[in-house]
Amino acid sequence: MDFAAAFLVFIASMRSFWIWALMSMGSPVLSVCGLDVHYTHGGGKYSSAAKAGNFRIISRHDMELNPMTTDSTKIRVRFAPSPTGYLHIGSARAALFNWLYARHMGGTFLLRIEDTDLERSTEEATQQILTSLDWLGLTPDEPVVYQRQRADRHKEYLDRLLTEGKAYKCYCPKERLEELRGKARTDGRIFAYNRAMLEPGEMEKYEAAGGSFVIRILAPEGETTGFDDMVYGRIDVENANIGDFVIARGDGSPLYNFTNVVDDIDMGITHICRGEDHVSNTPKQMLIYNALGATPPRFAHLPLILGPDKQKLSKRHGATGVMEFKEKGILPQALVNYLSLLGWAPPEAEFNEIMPLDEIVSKFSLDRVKKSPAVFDHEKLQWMNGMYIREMPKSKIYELVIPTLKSRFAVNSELASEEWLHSIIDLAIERSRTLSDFADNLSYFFEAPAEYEEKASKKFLGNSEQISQFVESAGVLDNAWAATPTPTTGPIDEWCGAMEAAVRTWSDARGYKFGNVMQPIRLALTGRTASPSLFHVMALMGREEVARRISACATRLSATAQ
RNA sequence: GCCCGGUUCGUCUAGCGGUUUAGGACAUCGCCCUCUCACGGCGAAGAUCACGGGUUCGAAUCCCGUACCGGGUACCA
Repeated sequence: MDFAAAFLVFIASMRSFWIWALMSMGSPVLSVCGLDVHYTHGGGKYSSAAKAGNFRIISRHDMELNPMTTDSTKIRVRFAPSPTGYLHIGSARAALFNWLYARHMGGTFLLRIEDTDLERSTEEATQQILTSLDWLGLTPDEPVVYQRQRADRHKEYLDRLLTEGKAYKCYCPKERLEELRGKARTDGRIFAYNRAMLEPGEMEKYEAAGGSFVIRILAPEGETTGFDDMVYGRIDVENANIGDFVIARGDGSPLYNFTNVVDDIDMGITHICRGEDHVSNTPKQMLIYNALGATPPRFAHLPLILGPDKQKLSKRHGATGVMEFKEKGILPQALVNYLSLLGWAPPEAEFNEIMPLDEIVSKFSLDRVKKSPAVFDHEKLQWMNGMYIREMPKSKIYELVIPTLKSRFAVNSELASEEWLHSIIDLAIERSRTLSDFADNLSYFFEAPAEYEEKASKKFLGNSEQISQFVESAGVLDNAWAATPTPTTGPIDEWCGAMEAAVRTWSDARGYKFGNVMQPIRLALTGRTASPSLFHVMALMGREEVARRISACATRLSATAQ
């Protein structure tokens, strides 16, 4: 090994390293890196490297906030569902991202119901969508637009394209179309119809025969149509791969791509944010904007939401309708927070995932949206929901939970005062991740245990010795209770402490482990091995009921014990 | 088939050519707290950054190819 030569190679390799090191030392040489450096007066966010001076590196991430290129007051976005079913969680996220973008930019959020497909659209679905959005808090800033009511405008624009020769009536029969389609496929080409595909005079022949026709837009030949997607970047498609697609049926009823564009133009939409499944529709729509001489909006496509098997999220993955989440006891704030983090994340490397809405709004930006699809994780939603429950004012929790208890159990209003209900709910707050968990966690307050967890009853009350110990502990408990009655008002912590001390003194004297004394009692009162602090449970259950359950348990288990 | 995309721990993600032995969160496991569970606290494990080339002194980061996955390919939206 020649060390001198090796050393020279090392020095040479370090040359560029020193150039890099020099460049990182100060902004005056930033331009050497080939970065665009712009001078601004303030506003927007600055990259940390340029923050100190008045220089600002324009990167993909802060383009949108550049006050010189965007007039934020003019932003208008819309959510445009078709009312063919309930509001899907994926659509809800699209609605949310539109709403967030509008709020962030100080713009306007609109809702348009695309009900032109008379066969599939229903009034019921429309109402469902409206209530779902309302529940999520995504209410539009202007009256809802119903596409069906805009037929006159669609016709107007259609006629204009026809008279200007930018669209034409196509009499080509379906069979001929199929033939062409089949040929393209065997040739290994995409099928994109273009009337020049027909033999000379063929169209005239079909027209003379008086067949039905459709209206197709004319895709200028030899050109490329594309757009700059705010999420995916530049997407270009050759017109030859788009073809003269149908924009209206023969009876004049317009199709999706056409109505969509016409309505967006009339509504003054500046940014379209929708699912990734619309990417391939976008060049078609660009063609329509161009034909109509309208300035197209900016597009931002959102990656899809998948199920655990990485397939598009659907019914068989469990809940997909927004209202199903409500029924399962998910809070809208939690769902919104969770959804906002599917495919988007704020700029900080480490951030608190539990974010109040206004924080999400202030941090939100479309160009931080990811390109790849995300798997919907019910576990994480549940965790987040639990966090929201624990942060919520108690009065609000009572308001939401009491109806669920009343619907599930026979809640006798004489025995179960509001105050009592509040107290038992308090015990379940940190043990519940959804609103429906409360009823599960508190069921034993309403129904005496029908059975006892088998494994635990064998372990703690499996023989006569254990049972007699249990009965004895119950006696100690009842005596202590007689000596210190449960306070009828105010906090019960002190009472719990006194009761615990009494039981502990006894179990210590007998050399029993406290836990082994408490578990049988827990089993007797709740039927389970897990519950809130037992003395709190007893205080709220009442001395008589506690005694009743203990003796019922002892009786039943001694029958089976050895 | 063809067109258009995507690919970082099991999952959601950070990452914008050197500060990365790839950071955080959920889930998992362990410890502490403790009458059990939960909450909370502490900690562990978990990603050869899909693969193969290239550019560069230096690549998870830029370019090309391959594989796999997805979307689209309608007189649906």
